[in-house]
Amino acid sequence: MVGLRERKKQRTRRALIEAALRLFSEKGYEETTLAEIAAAAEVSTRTFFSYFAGKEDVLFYDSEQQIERALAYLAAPAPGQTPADLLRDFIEDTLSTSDDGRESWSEQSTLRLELIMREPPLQARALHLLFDSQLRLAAALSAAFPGRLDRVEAAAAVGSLIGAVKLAVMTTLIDGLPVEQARDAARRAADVAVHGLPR
Amino acid sequence: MVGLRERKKQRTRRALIEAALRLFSEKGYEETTLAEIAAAAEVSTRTFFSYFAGKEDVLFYDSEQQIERALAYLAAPAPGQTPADLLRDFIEDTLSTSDDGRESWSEQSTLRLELIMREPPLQARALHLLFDSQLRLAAALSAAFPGRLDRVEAAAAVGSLIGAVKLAVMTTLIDGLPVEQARDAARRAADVAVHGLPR
DNA sequence: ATGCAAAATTTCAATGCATGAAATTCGTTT
DNA sequence: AAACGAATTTCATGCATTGAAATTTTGCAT
Repeated sequence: MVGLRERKKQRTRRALIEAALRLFSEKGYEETTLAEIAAAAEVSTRTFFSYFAGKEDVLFYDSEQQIERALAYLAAPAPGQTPADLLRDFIEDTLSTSDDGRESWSEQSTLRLELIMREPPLQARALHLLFDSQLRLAAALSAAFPGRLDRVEAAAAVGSLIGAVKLAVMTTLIDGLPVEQARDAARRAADVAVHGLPR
Repeated sequence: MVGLRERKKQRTRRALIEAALRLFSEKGYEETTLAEIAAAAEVSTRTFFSYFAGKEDVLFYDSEQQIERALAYLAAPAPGQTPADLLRDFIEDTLSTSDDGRESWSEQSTLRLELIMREPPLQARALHLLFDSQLRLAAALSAAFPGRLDRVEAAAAVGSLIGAVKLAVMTTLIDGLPVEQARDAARRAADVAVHGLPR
C-alpha cells in the first residue's frame, strides 16, 4: 500500500491542488485553464480528471474527510446528552478545531475561502456539497437517537443549525469583518437555532 | 412598453422555457443540447444567451419574482408582530400559495422540481439562488425591525428557518413521499426553527 | 408609404471544459 | 528480465459559452 506507485499518486494529487490554488489566486479562477494547472503539476490535461471530477473539485479535496469527522461526532452522543446539546457541542468543537495553529495551512485555507466566496461556480459547488452532507448528518443524527428523533425532526434540526450558522457567518464575511467576529456570529446563530427565533 | 417588440420577446422567452422543459423531461438534461432547445423555439443558438445566462437558468426563470414577493412580505410586518410571527406566517403563506389551483402550472412545476432534484448541476444552481435570496431576505428582515434585530440575528433567523424547511422537505421528497407529506414536514420544520431544537 | 436608427438576431469563429478510446509508459510481481 | 496491470498520454470529439461583425426586424418620424 505504501509502494512508489501510491506515493507518486499522492504527490501528483498534492501538486495539482497546490498548482490550482496558486494559479487561481494569482490570475483568477476563470482565467486559469486546466491545461495550465496540469502543466504546472507536470501531468497531461487528461490526467487531471483521474484525480478530480472537474475544475471546481480541486478546491474541495478534503470535504469527504470533514464530513466523516462530523458524522462520527454526531453518531456518538454522550449518555444523557440531548440532540440540542450534541449539536451545540458539535458547532463549538468545529469552531475551536478551525483555528488550528499551523501557519501555512491557515493561509491556504484563507485563500481558498476567499476564492469560494468570490467565484459563483465555486460557491454553488460548496453549497451543494454542504447540502448533501447535511442530508447525511441528519440521517446520522436520527439514527443516534432512535425513537426520539424521526427523520424529519433530525433534518429540521440539522438544517436549522447549519442554515443559521452558514448565513450568519457569510453575512459577517461579506461585511468584511475579521474571522473572530465570524466566530462570534456563528455562536450567536447557533443559539438562535438551538433556542428558537428572537421574540 | 407593450409594443410588438416586447410581445415578441416574451413569446420567444416562453418558447425557450417550454421547449427546454419539454426536452429536458423527454430526453434528460445532459442529453439535450442548447442547439436543440433553440431549434425547437425557432431561434439561433446564440439568441438563447440573450434570454438566459446559461443552460441551467432557463429553469429558474421566475426566481427573481418569487424573491421579490418574499422580500415584500418580510418588509411589512403587521404592527405588534414579532420576527418569529412574521417568519412563521411567511412560511404558511408560501405553503398555501404553492397549491395554486391551476392544472397545467402545477404539472410543469412538478416536472421542474423533479428535474432539479435529479440533476446535480441544477441542484447546485438552485441552492446558490436560494442562498443569495436568503442574504437579501435577512437584510430585509433586519431592516423591518430596526434596533430590534441586528444583521447577524436576522441572518441566523432566516437561515435557521429556511435551512430547516429545506432539509426537511428534501428528506421527505427523497423518500418518495407525496407533496402533502412534504407540506407537513415543512410545518414541523418551521416549528423546530421557531421554537428551538427538540430537547 | 418610405426611409432611418435602434434593437434584436444570426452568422462566424474561437476557447475551454469534459469524456471516450486506443496506444504507451511505469511499477510490481514472479 | 518478462509479463501483468495500473496510470498516463495522445488523439479525437461534443458541447457550452462568448465576442465581433453582418444582417434582419421593428418603431418611428417624415
